[in-house]
Amino acid sequence: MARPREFDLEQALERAMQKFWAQGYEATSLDDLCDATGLGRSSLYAAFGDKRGIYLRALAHYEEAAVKRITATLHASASPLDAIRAFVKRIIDDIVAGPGRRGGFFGNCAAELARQDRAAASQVKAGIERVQAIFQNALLKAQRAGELPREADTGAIAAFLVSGIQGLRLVGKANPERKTLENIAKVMLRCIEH
Amino acid sequence: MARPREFDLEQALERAMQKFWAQGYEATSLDDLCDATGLGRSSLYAAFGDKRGIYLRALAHYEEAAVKRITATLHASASPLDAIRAFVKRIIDDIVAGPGRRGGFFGNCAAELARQDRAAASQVKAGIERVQAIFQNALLKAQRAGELPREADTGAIAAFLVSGIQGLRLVGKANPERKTLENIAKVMLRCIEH
DNA sequence: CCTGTTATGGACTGCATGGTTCATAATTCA
DNA sequence: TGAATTATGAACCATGCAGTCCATAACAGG
Repeated sequence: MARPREFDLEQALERAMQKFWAQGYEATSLDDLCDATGLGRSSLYAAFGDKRGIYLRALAHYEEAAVKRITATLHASASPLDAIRAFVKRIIDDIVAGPGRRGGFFGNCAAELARQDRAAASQVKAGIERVQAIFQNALLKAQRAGELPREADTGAIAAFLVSGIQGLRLVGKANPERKTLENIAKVMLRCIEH
Repeated sequence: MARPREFDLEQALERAMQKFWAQGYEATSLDDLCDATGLGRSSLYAAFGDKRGIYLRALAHYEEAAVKRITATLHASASPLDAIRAFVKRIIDDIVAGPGRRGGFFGNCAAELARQDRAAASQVKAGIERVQAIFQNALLKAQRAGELPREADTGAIAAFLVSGIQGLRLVGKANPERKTLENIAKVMLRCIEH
């Protein structure tokens, strides 16, 4: 029973996330966030509390989007293992092309904040575990389809793939050469070859 | 023919590096650096130019120390492959114990700066390549000793190991649980098994 | 149409930051 | 011993920062 909010909260979160993703937490100022979202400080403050609040919400927003996207990608192909291979290939393409060079938001957050910010750390941890579970589901599906040996430790392989992708993205930041990245991916993906 | 410098440049660099390593570039203030080194701003400024100059020199300092340490570690055992396994195990121990949770300096730098700071990026790239070369040497030695198949692509495996270790360290920041890390390492090290 | 309530934008605040300056101390060479 | 030179530390500066405040605008319910 008063003046209603004039902006779309989700859209603002999406734009704030993009800025944080590209620049990191410390390097992104409130003015940056105002510019990115088109909102005033008061609106941001009223909606999210403070800068850290915006970041944490942006992180959650990313998690939802990432989970959705990865789930879809890993189910896109009939063969789960092919889907995983395509997923990794896509990451390399993004790094080489440029936009992927900002890394993943989880990885960036872990690198910058995780040691100091417990809330951020546990949120990243939870996010990583969800992604890991999606990978494991794909691996289990592959197992049922006979693509992967019965005795394969799908949990460990999933954890490894997620970790390996983090490494790939990190190396890609300093060295975005396709050859190097493909070499890494080649060895990495051996864990899902028969 | 004038007043000589009163402090040890290498020691100052080492201490500055430790601070940058633990906190990152942005989050480390000049006052932090003065505290850590015990020097005044003028001395730091005269010796290194500015904050970025200190960082870049600290990065180079780290590179030398890391190259020396890794070389020694990978030659510590009679079996190069055992040395690599021990190296990874050691990283996990460090993460679980706490100090390893700050990550590696190269990785941290890549995550924070590489996209924006070309000098930092190329320095990290060069450093990573040196480390990679050390790993490759160990792998070549293993090949000569018959521990590793002749047809193994030592360059690719070396690149993969370096990348994989970055991923391990990054995941360890958000989730320093031994079990998870050992699962990752287990799959990762399969690339050098029989 | 009026009243209570909330959203908004811009101005403002105090503080920490990176960088600079300068007077002084320490040292060398003549 | 004294002139020239350089290192040092403390004070200083402008800037950018996160966070706050307030006057005003926009709405809802009566």
